[in-house]
Amino acid sequence: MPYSAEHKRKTRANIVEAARILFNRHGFNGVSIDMVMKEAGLTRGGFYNHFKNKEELFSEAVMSFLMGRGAEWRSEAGVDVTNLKPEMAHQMIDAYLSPEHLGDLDGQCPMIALPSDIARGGVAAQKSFQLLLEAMVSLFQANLTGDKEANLQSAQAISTLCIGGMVLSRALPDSDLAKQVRIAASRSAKMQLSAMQS
Amino acid sequence: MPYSAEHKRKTRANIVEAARILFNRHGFNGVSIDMVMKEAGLTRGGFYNHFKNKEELFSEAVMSFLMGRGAEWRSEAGVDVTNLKPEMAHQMIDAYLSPEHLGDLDGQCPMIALPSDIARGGVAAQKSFQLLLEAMVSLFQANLTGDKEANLQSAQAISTLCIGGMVLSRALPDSDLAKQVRIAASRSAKMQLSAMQS
DNA sequence: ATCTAAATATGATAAAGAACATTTTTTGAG
DNA sequence: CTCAAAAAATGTTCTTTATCATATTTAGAT
Repeated sequence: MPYSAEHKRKTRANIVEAARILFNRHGFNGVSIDMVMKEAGLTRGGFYNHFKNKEELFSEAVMSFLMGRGAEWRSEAGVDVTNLKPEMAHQMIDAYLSPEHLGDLDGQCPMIALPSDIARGGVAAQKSFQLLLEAMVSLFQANLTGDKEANLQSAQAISTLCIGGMVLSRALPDSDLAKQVRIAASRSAKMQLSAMQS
Repeated sequence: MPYSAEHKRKTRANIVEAARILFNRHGFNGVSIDMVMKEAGLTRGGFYNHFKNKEELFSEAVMSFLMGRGAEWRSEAGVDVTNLKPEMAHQMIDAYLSPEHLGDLDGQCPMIALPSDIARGGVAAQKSFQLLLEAMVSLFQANLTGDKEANLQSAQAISTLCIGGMVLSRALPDSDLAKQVRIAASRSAKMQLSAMQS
């Protein structure tokens, strides 16, 4: 029995990571199996040993952000899930709506890069999207001090401002307006925040 | 000289309208020239008599929403640009984030359906996007009573909540969560509103 | 060392699509 | 009624792509 199970797992993970980056940049239809496999240092033949089809890969690539690149992202932003602090929500908003995040086409959150692709895609990708959104909402929710139900609503609104602000910023031609929108979203999100942290 | 200029204008407008609907549903890459022309009751040959290429059509299709389907949409929502009333902003928020709008795949606002396609597309489509966004922001801004600069920021935040809420709702699998997000976005937008209308 | 099953590479197919060249149809001017 | 130019239809090319079938390579168990 050649190739350890370990090896297969690693190869598969490499394919998913290559796919995540390429999908982030070019969208579902802008990426071919050939591109993904080449990026992973393989050829297209082996793809179907790992995945049923392109949609399954897409769904996994989106989901992989949560524990992969997204975890790095959180720690860079100073977000520690095991040690909640009131100022963490502020930091998350600033980092999510930052120019650095806007410029990071490869490493950005897939909720910014791919919402249209996911809306038109299969239900598997939509479930991956839901995982990411719920993780984000939970982080904000954990940093609010009101009652749980009200916190959930506020956390959802704050998440909407963060993601929405970035989505709009991306769709605008490079200009002041794109920056203005991120600032307006950030300010509004922080107002929501302080309204619930008093 | 056959075919009146009038006739050409109309044909062109028909192509753009067919394209708007198809792009809304399937995205830039999901639509072929053949599909568009067939939907318009024509064949693919004549396309290049009207447009330089597919990107030009895309940009025009996005822009066409403003004065076309979008104008109908505004009047259905009870929004009269020539007769501003304080309650109009409320109506817009409710209509934009409504389940009806969510279900209207053909007639929806392209800012909801196509932000990812536009972000990856050429600058022409991004300029069309900017037109739509600025129109929306202006409508909200005109219904606020603070100073102009603060109104602009609030109007941008409210627009972000409306568009962002719908984008997220679309990307989620059919579920309560999609509805919750729209409600949270609506509530937050109205809070912003009343904070500026006092 | 050898064998074997898993992993990967190569080859092939069939379909779709953007762009354009050429032919056919249409209609208003004379 | 005729004709010419604009518009639309048809034909064609070249490329890309998802998927699968077959061949080759790999490495661990014997």
